[in-house]
Amino acid sequence: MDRGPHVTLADVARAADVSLATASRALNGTTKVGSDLRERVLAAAEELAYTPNAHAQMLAGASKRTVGVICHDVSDPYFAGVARGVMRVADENGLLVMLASTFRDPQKEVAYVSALRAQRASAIVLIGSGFEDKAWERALAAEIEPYRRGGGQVAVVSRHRNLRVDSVQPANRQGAADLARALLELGHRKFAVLAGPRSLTTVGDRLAGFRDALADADVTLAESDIVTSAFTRDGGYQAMSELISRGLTATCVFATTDVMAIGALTAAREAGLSLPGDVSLAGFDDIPVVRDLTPPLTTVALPLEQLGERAMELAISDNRRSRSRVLRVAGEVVLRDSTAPPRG
Amino acid sequence: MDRGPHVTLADVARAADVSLATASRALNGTTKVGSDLRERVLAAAEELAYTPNAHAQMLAGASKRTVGVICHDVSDPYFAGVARGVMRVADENGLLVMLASTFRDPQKEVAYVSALRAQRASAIVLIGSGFEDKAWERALAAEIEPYRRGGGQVAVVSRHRNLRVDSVQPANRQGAADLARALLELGHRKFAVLAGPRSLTTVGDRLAGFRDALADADVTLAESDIVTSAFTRDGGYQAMSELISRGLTATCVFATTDVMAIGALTAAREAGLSLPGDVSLAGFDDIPVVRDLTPPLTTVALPLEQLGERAMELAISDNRRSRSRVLRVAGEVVLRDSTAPPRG
DNA sequence: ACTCTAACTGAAAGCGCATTCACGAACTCC
DNA sequence: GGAGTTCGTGAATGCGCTTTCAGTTAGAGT
Repeated sequence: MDRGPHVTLADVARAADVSLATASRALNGTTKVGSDLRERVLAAAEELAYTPNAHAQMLAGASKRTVGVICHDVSDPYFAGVARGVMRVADENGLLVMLASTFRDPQKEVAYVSALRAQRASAIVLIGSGFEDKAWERALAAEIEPYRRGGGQVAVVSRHRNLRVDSVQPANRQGAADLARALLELGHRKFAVLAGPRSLTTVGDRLAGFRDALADADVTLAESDIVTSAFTRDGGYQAMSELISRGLTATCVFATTDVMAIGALTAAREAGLSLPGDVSLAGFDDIPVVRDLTPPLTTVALPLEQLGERAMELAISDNRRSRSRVLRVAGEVVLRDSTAPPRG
Repeated sequence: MDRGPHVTLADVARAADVSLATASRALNGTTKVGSDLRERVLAAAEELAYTPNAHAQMLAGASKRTVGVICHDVSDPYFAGVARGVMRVADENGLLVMLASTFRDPQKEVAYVSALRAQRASAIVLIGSGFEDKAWERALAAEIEPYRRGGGQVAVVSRHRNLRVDSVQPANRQGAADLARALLELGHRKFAVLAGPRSLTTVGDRLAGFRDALADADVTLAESDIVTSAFTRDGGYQAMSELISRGLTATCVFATTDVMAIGALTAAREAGLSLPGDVSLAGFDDIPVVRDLTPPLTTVALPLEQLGERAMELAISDNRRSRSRVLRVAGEVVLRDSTAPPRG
């Protein structure tokens, strides 16, 4: 029970009375090794509770079996769902997943990419919306590009404007448009939107899709009908509260994410509004829990895990080609009880 | 733009026309380096987009700045909350967090510990209940012990029976007992429990606390009043459905986790039961979303993030002492609208 | 029996970096 | 002004492992 550093291959080799090379080969099974020696080595390794030093292996040329996943917030069901998909595929391929959470700090995102690069992770998957921020995108690109040049694979879930990498893009625009049409069909003509930070491509796309579909039906969405807030439950709560305190004129509220819709739902309930009687509410993403709300939330269902799976698949397959691939994943409107024809 | 492997320190040194040693020193700032040379090195590094190879650094003796966190399922809000706490503290200490999800596969848990050990992570935090399974605990211990001998720090959130490591333990027993007393006080005398897998210490503890408190009030909880199911939303849904199909006699149902309670809530609603009129429902954990359910869920509030923070703090401080430390964190009953006095 | 593969095994060369050693130069101190 | 310091730098070593490369031994071929 020595407290010494770590048991090394050399220790194992010595215990088994073989050369270092033989010990390595016996453990890895890359080359034929006499069965007697192999037995001895295996026994010694077991005995000493030997675990190879992954860093040394890496340095010596073994290929990396680690992929990094960077998301904004692991405790947000959207990211958790996508991350789950990524992990499933990674797991099937014997890859270890290193999941990092930036808590929406762009600087931290860059830092994590840098760290992953330092670790020579074989792939990096970025989950989450790009910011429409040139400076930030540039800093990120400054890490991503050398990483790719060095042989790293990169895939992104969501739309990034200036990153030339493979990506899986939820059809935010189409989904929001479909949703708008469904709501119009219910008879709504007066809408309000609870939006996340406008600098996110996801928000921009969903907003654009929604607004365009309304415009096609000659319904206009004024800027004053859009309340911007944080991309969180509390953000949704605040936005909805503000809308209500202003005097709610809309018959239907669209929250750009389900998480925000959840906050909005509670805000409405606390204000004494009944759903969908007094106002209809719709979200986007179809995170699992919205089915369990009262009333269950109308939303645009995105196959979250699938998004992650596809991204991981892109990252696994060789992506050093000239053009970057884009996988578009459609969302499907799911009408539940939080929406109904407007009263009267 | 060579597609060669990676830019190395040697490349930088060559470009700056200094020795490798000087380049290293200039970059790390460990020793004084002439400002002119330092400038040259920094410029060259920038120019070449150099990122040190973390593996080489590690191998050469740098101390690891990575901690591993292993949980059952990142998409479960309970784990997400705790993980968030861990990450916050890790982040404050400049540590990188590698979060892994075992999807409740004990074998995978062992595999991840092994992998983290191979990477010489400076600490490992295990989130989640121990299994009352000797064989499994032994396999885990066989990884953990050599890891600790090698200088690794380990902390656990939850109670593990045969693991002699520092731990943060939610007061499951006390919390459940407090909850039971609160429910008794409301007037309930007939209970049912939706339990997770009985082999988990968490389930065992919560069940024991609940049952004991009932017994103190001369209320018995028969084995038939306990429905066992998976520790998930669907598990809760199924368990509640079964309870209902059997003919619900209890006036109050206790789900051993909020996640199960969510499923139970929907099952009840779909069966036409109104809460808390027809039946009261209580959960455990106080994950964020239960506040937004209708009705908001009565539960035992555990400071999830704090659990993670304490665990990380334990893991950061030197824990190679003779006795392992145990931090007990109390839960607090939060009465919301899902519980009410029994009808009549 | 003698050479010629085949099959193993050991010695040694790095992988990229931090670091210790050794060395010359610029100072400091009676 | 010669001996005793710093101070800055380069050369060289080693971290633990995989992988040539070069043996060594045994079996095959004629």
